[in-house]
Amino acid sequence: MPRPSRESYGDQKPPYSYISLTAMAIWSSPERMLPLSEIYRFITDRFPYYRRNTQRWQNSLRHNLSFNDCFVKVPRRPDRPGKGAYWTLHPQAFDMFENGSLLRRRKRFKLQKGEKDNLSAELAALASFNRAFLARQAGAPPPPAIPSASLYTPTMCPQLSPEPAELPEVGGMTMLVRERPRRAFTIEALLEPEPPRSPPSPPQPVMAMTLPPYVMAAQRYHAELLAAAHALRPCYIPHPLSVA
DNA sequence: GGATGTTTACGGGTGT
DNA sequence: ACACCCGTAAACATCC
Repeated sequence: MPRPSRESYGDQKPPYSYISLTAMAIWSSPERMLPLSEIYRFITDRFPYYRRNTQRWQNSLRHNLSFNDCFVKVPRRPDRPGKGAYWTLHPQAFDMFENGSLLRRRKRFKLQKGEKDNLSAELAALASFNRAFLARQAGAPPPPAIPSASLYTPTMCPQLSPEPAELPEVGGMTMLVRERPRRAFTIEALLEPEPPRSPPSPPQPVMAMTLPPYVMAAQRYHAELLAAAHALRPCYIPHPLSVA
């Protein structure tokens, strides 16, 4: 059976739920997080069906983002101004589709009350960094009690050490991991064990400045998401979509 | 004002 | 049959 191209659905509705499509979009991005407008763009670029009735499906998609705990809203970094927050996948949500169906999940991903509270607290701390950063940029007097690094204690991935080894440090400056996925963009392909890498490419610096606490916290947060994703080894069955 | 985000409600479909 | 996931609509709030 020939492998259908990503455009092969034409004007037909692709066999993926909005949750699947959103997860694919997020996972296709270098930092595994996207603003809403980019999620829209990913979907309309690849699936012509979604170039029509945009009001309808975009409303549904926003509903899914807000309603499902598997999607986490990350406050926008102050050095990346723009509209809306970034959306990412909760690290514990990667086995949602382990029955192989991208249309209907095995089970809804639901955080427990405590987990939800912890996550909210972390993101509130991140937003607080954001406000403090912006206030300082604007020349305002220093805001009260900016949370220190020790106060920013991520709890999303308790199995991880507070300082992920994957986060490179060069010359005292933390860098963002800016690697594009090397594998085909399918849910199952992306979540397979990492293929042997050769040779390792040096990380690309994205900021030539001393990073403020907010950015460092955000980067640690992002690195944990990536590390948690790589640590998981779920079992998926193949599906035809290939989005390079 | 438009984009983004939250919440509630409801009917259809699917898995067990 | 029942539980629950999914898609859709809609009202409303918030943000840029």
